Amino acid sequence: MSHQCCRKQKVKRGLWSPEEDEKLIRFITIHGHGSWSSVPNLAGLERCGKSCRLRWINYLRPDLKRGSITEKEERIIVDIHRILGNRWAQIAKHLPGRTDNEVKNFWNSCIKKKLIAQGLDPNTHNLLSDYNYKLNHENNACKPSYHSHQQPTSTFTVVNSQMISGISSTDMKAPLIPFPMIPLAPDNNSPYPPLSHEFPSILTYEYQNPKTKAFLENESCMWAGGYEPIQSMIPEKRQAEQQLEIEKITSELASVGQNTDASFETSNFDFAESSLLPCGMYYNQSSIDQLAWDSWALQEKK
DNA sequence: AAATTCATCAACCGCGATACA
DNA sequence: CTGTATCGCGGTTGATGAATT
Repeated sequence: MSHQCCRKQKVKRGLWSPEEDEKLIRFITIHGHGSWSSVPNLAGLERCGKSCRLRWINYLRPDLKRGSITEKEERIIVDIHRILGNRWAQIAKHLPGRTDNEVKNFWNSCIKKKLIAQGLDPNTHNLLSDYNYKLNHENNACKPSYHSHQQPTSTFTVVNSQMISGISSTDMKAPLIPFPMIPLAPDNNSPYPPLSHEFPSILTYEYQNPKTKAFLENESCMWAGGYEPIQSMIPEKRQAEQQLEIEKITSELASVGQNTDASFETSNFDFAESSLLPCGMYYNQSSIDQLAWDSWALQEKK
């Protein structure tokens, strides 16, 4: 079925030829796209506007980044996906020069498999229930990455709080709601979403206005598979908790004669630079700003 | 060497949201 | 308010080349 915009035209489909690319680039470089539905006619292309738009956005745009996704980009995709789910366009906004299509393809062809191989559900990022079952019933079968010597190869070795506490993924309320997603506008009369300095970052909440601070002190937030008062998530306390958890895992591993390389990948994290999220996730402030806006926009829609 | 399977990713499709007449 | 056009998004398909049998 052809699109509304090109119902009456004869329309070419399939891969674009270099000649077609050249026509589209020349036209848009000179005139801009304006209305995509009129681009094919004006550019002399037998394509529908939708196809032109897609080709430009995903392939011809001059600001696109070429080459494979880097490890850093991969990590960003995974971390943001954990929060936003399959919102590819939103995720791509955090990766300059990458398109939603590229992110989606990379997710489906690469990241998904890696997560599954690590026993994680790619949708929820929680432990797969059958994987959890295996963990409990097979002594030396596959172990999560922090148990293994060969494993920590990928970027997905964030020590997941569910792994540590052994909470079954079926017990989890997935997806986790990350703390900074709670949209709090310190000024209720403000038409704008909260900015990072107003945002309930654990690091800075002491500097929030009284209203926000009161909220933070009374509200609960999901952490380690359950709800805890937010006060317990202050960095010093959380760091101490992490240390205890590391020691616990280390001694458990030692007791079954395993080399102990358990560690939080975030243990050398600089608390001064970023904000703390549940599940051992850390973001820099600009990501949080973006997430705050995204979250706020989503809330507004509902 | 040929056939088959697998992986990748560009492109398409349909749908919901938005703009506009 | 209603209908139509367009845009943008996420899910899916299918062509292509690589890997395996």
